[in-house]
Amino acid sequence: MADVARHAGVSSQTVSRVSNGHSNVEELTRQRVLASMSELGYRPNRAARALRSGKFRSIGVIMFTLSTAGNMSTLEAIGREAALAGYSITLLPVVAPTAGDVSGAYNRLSEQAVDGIVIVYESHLMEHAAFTPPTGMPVVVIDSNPDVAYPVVDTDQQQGARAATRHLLELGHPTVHHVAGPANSFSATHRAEAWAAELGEAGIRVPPMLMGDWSTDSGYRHGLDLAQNHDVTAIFAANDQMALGVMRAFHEVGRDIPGDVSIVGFDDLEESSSFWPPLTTVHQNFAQVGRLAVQLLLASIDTAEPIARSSTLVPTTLVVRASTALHRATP
Amino acid sequence: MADVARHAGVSSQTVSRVSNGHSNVEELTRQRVLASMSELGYRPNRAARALRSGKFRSIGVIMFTLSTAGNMSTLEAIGREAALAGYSITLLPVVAPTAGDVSGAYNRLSEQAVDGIVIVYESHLMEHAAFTPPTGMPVVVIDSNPDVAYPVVDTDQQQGARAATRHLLELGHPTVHHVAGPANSFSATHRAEAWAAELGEAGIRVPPMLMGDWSTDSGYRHGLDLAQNHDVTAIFAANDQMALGVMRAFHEVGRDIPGDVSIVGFDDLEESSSFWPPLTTVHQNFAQVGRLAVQLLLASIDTAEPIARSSTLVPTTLVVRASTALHRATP
DNA sequence: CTGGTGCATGTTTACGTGAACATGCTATCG
DNA sequence: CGATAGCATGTTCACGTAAACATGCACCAG
Repeated sequence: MADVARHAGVSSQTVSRVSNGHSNVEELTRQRVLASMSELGYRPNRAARALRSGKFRSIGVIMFTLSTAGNMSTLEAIGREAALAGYSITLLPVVAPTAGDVSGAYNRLSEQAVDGIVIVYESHLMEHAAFTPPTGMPVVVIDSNPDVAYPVVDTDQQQGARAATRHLLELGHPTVHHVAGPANSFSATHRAEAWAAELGEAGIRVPPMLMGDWSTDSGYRHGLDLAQNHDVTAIFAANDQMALGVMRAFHEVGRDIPGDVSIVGFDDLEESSSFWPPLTTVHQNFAQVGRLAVQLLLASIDTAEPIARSSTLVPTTLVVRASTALHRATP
Repeated sequence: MADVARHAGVSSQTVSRVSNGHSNVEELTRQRVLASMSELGYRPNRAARALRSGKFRSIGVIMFTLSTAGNMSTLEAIGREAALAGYSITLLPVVAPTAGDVSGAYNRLSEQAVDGIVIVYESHLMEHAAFTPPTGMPVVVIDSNPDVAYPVVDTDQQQGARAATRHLLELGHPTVHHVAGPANSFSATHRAEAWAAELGEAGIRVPPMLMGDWSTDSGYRHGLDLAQNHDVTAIFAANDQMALGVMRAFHEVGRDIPGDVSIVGFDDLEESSSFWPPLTTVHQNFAQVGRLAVQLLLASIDTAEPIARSSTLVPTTLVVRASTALHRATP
């Protein structure tokens, strides 16, 4: 900066003013400074800026894994929204979801150069992590667990799961079977609860729940079991990948979808509309979730006020495709 | 830091030494300082550290989009490898792939607090971006275009596409049709070239190529065309999503896979093994690509020496599943 | 017993920036 | 015509850290 100032024949403070777009600089001087800047290839030093201002213009994101479609879409939305406000994203993937590792990640993150943190919880494991973000550091959580000490934004899991279940009941199916996500996931738990509640309210006995781990393989394994039982005519899988696995199992044993069995997923992956048959599923608005989380966070960063503990639920949409059909009473 | 020093009755320099794990501090003093640190809730200030040391311990990643499975896996691998070395990832997603936007992203990135940059090119668009990374800033590119001024790491597209094509020829198919990726993608171009070359070397006339845009929908549209033509018995799609779209089209018109037509994809998504039928595809080792890129980058950061212009190709593996079968001569 | 050696610790300083305050010039008004 | 306001620009300083150098003490060899 000093070099630029010397080169342009001004003080370094004037260079700073030009660099930050302050108004009280004469146009001629501004031009001269800008010329010197580009001639000398001047780049403002982020570290010094951050040190002086106390702001890094970056948002930290902590996620268990990037390899689920939902997390990816969320991350993209977070990044987009942050970019609009001139913030970048600092990413700290937690490699192995062990308690020790998580707290390690947290600790590292808490020292990171970020102005705020978005945490995408995915399981109860995160709860027990010894995480103490620096005092005054804004935090927003994307998760289904309302018992968090921070504001929460999430998809309305209950509403989505109820819509899926109701759709199948309305097609005349006597009951709906559920392939759930893992026990340590709040989303999975909420979806399963809503499924059971919807059945209960319709006066239907709740069939035993099958628990998977979100993977297509786990869906496939449970699908093979379900396909044995010819009383099964409607299945709600807690995500599209497991729904895909279930469909594969039914294909293999030669039972027709949706002729013999109707299947609904959850997520609405880009591919889901091209599965065979195209999958009826619950569309999650990941973009909206990410956007809201960042907006909440940025508001808190700007005002320097702590965010009120709140819970925002983003509604889902049921997308009806070809994997569900009216129940055909078997003779 | 001064507070900690006062509280522990030492100088701030000693606190700094403890904080950085230097060896020449007496054990007793170290304990005292550590106690004071945790009592006062001391957190080292990254900005000041970066300002003093000139290192941010962060790697910048620039990507067009996060929403392709490949980019996501690559990003995850980059993050993992960086984390092992104590580096975090600063992400700058390019929202809209317009020329203006790209250069904006670049410029912003070049001012970011990063020690090095990994660029994941995805199309020719990136070429024209006016990108001048700060002098001395290490850059590694993940792309198929060797004409870049930086070291390049990528999947061996040619080898993979040749393996896919050869596999179909070895099954006895008279020729192989190709649903390619978009023209502005180097990977797509290389895959298409390799497909044509493999056919050419086998003395087979190269059928017209169908160009998609990576999406399942584009695969579906081309699939509907291909399904009309009963001479088509083998299709190589440039990615799994388009392969999925093609399969959907063939299902819809009632042509059997792999009985009537064999299909091969490229990528090996997690879901591909559960498609119906499970998809034969070319497995890309995204993790290895990301890992190598980071290793190259970190080596350059550590030694402060520019990276030699180089080109590293990571081999693929053909995963044979149920979507391909021996050619059945139609009577 | 003395000069030197090695180690723990303290003191000084600079990294690049921008807020706060200071300066000096010009325009305006009573 | 002089006082004063307003604006462009300059000067000083502190943000938190760690390298470089300085100090002081204990121990050891000659």
